[in-house]
Formats: sequence, structure tokens, C-alpha cells
Amino acid sequence: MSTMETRQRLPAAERRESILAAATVVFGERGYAGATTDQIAIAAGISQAYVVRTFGSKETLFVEVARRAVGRIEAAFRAAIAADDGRPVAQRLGAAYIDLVADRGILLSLLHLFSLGSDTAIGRTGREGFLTIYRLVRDEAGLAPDEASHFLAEGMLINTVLALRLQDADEPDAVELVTHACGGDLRKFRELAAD
Amino acid sequence: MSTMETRQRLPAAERRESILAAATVVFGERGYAGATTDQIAIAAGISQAYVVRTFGSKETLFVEVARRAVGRIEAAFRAAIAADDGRPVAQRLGAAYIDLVADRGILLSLLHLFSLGSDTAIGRTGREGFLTIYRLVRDEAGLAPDEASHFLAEGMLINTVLALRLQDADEPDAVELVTHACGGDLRKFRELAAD
DNA sequence: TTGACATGTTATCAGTCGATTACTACTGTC
DNA sequence: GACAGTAGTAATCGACTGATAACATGTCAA
Repeated sequence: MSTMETRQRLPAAERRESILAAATVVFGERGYAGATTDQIAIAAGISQAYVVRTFGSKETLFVEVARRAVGRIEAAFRAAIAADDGRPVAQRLGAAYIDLVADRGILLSLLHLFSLGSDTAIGRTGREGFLTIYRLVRDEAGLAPDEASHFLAEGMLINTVLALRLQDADEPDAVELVTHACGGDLRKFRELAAD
Repeated sequence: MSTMETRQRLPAAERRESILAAATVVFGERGYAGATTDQIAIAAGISQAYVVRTFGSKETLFVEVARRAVGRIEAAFRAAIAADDGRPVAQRLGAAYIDLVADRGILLSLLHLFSLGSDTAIGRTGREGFLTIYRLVRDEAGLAPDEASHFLAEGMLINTVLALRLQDADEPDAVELVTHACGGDLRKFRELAAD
């Protein structure tokens, strides 16, 4: 019934997506091992058991969160490549990446994903995701290998700044560093990164 | 007695350092939450209880590991700054950073440290460490703020590549990316990063 | 309406982990 | 060669966590 405003149960696909969104935030803040399925369940507003049963295991959930995050980046980059406004493509990609900061969890979940390359399943997912993004900026955006590498490097710095919450620090050195890291518009960066 | 080759007990300072070295490797591979004090104890060749009691808690141990890692980077950079061989200082710093790859755990522990900015105690340590290194390359090496920022970005990319173990991947795209990330000498990078 | 299926929960469990305590043994010194 | 202090271990515990199972309830088609 859609006449009732308060739907009590969600179709599986929507519930799945809402769990993924909640898990993205929690994994982004605490990392894979540091996050608990109970924290994710609370964030999603359901029971811990349902989180686990929906994805089979915590590891599977994390891999799904990571794949979804890579997909978001791909979509944002493809849109930036298509929307040619005269600026160089690298600049458009950079702006698109900064916009992703609004979804803090996405970038932070990927940071944690990339830090766990030693784990068998998670590591493979991480390598695949990282190379996918590298190929996208090289082949679809047309950046030279060294340009693509530099671009990813700047992205990793943004991830680090975000994880450290340096944009909230008030020391002048932190302000200066974050300003350069985010490409100059500290004000916008801070707004996007605001909880 | 130093006539006996097999010393059975170590003075506190040496034992402390050996635990820190072992913990650096384990934290580097598994992260803070993913590592267990028992794994660290096995790596150090002592009992789990002794690891915890020596540092009071796992968190204190991690913070000590992180501070030690930052100290190693400081020392390596200061040496590179002092040893002026005609090359630009940024190039010397880059080479010094690549050399640190030999101690994989140091860079990987810092990667994990930087990913936990939301944690109260660990986050503060991470911000302090990151800013310390930024100030060093800016003030002591004399890099301009944007140069220092770029330098840190390349460092973060190296950390990521290392964590993902991309230097061991055989796909041509991975080889190309790692080559650019490490400054060209893939062979040396692989040797240093070898377990 | 009713029944069948999909959505969700409560209760519980076995394993793991950091920490504490009580105890043991080595080491150098007077 | 005993003593005092330092280095280290074994045993154990309570808390936490991911997973499972049994059960409950909402939803929709016929």
C-alpha cells in the first residue's frame, strides 16, 4: 500500500541499498576490522542479524560497499569527461572528485579498502578497483600515464586529508596544506566534507 | 654474561624496541583493529601478556609504533636534506622515501594511522605526524607549499601502491602505474618492497 | 479473506581478544 | 652463593562480535 505514508517494510532491493549506504559511512569511519555489523545495523535502523543475513557475511558486505564506491567514482568521472565545458579534462576530473567528498564514506571506504591489500579477497577487490580507476582516467579521459599517476596521487592525498579530518583543524599549516590539496577552494571543500 | 651466545633475557629497552619492530610489521599488514596483540607477540617471540604489559594497552603500543615511524621518516628526510649531492632537494627526498620502502611496515603503519582520524587519541597522533612531515619538507627542505603538497601526494600514492601490493602484480597497467608512482626505477622498488 | 511468500526480529552461541593476576626464572652484585 | 630486582610466562576472565536458527509479521495476488 502506497497510501500509507509510513511504509513498514522495504523491498529487498531498497533495503539492500540502504544497508550499503549505512555501511559505507561506518566502514569509512572505522575501517573494515574496526566497524561492527551492529554499528552498521543501528545506522541502517534494522537488526544486526538482518545485516549479516542480507549479505551473508561482513566480508561480503564490505566488498559490496567497495565495489559500489568504485562504481560511484566511475560514474562521476564519466559524467565529467562527457561534460566538456572547455576546461582541461584533468581539471574537470579533479572537480568531480572534490564533489565526491560530499559522500565522505565513499572515499574513506576506498581508503580503507586500499590499505588491506594483504587480505586475499579484499586485496583482490582493491587492486581491481584501483586499476579500474587508473584505466578510466588514462583511456577514457585520455591522460598520459604520468598525468594519470599524478592525478591518482592527488586523490590519495585528498583521501588522507579527509580521513585525518585536517579540514577541521585550525592550525595555519593545516589550512595551507588542505587548501593546496583540494585545489584552492577550501571553503567549498569544508562545506562538502561537513558532517 | 656476553660470553654466552644465546642470551635468554633482554634489557627492557632492547625488548621494547624489538616489540615495536614486530608490531610495526603486523600493524602495517593488518591495520590497528585488524591486528591482534597475540600476532605481535608471536612475531616478537614472546608472550601476548608481555606485549600488553610492556605498553599498557594495544592503543598505546600503536601510538608508539606510529610515533617511531614518523621519527624514522624525519631522520631519513633530514639526512637527505643534509646530503646535498647537486640534485634538487625534492628529488633527494623522493629517493629517501623510496628507500624507506625497505621497511614496509613503517609506511604501511602510517597509512593505517592516517586512515583513523576519527579516533580521538589515534587521530590526534595522525594529525600531528602528518603536519610534522609537511613542515619538515616545507621549512627544512625549503619546498614551496604547493611543492610540499605535491610531494606528500606522491608519497600517499606510494603508500597505496605498497599496501595493495601492486608492485607484485603482473598486469601491464599495474606495471606502468607503479613505475610512474615510484619515480621510474621499478626494479629497485620491487627489490626494496620484497618480503 | 486467506494463504504463501518476503521481510524482519529475538535469542543465543561459539570463538576471539585485550587485559589482569599470580607465579617463575634469570641476572648481576655484595 | 644468597638476595634483590628485573624479565618473562601461564592461566584465566569478562566483554565483544559475527553468525545461526527459530520465530513473527507485513504484503500482495487470487
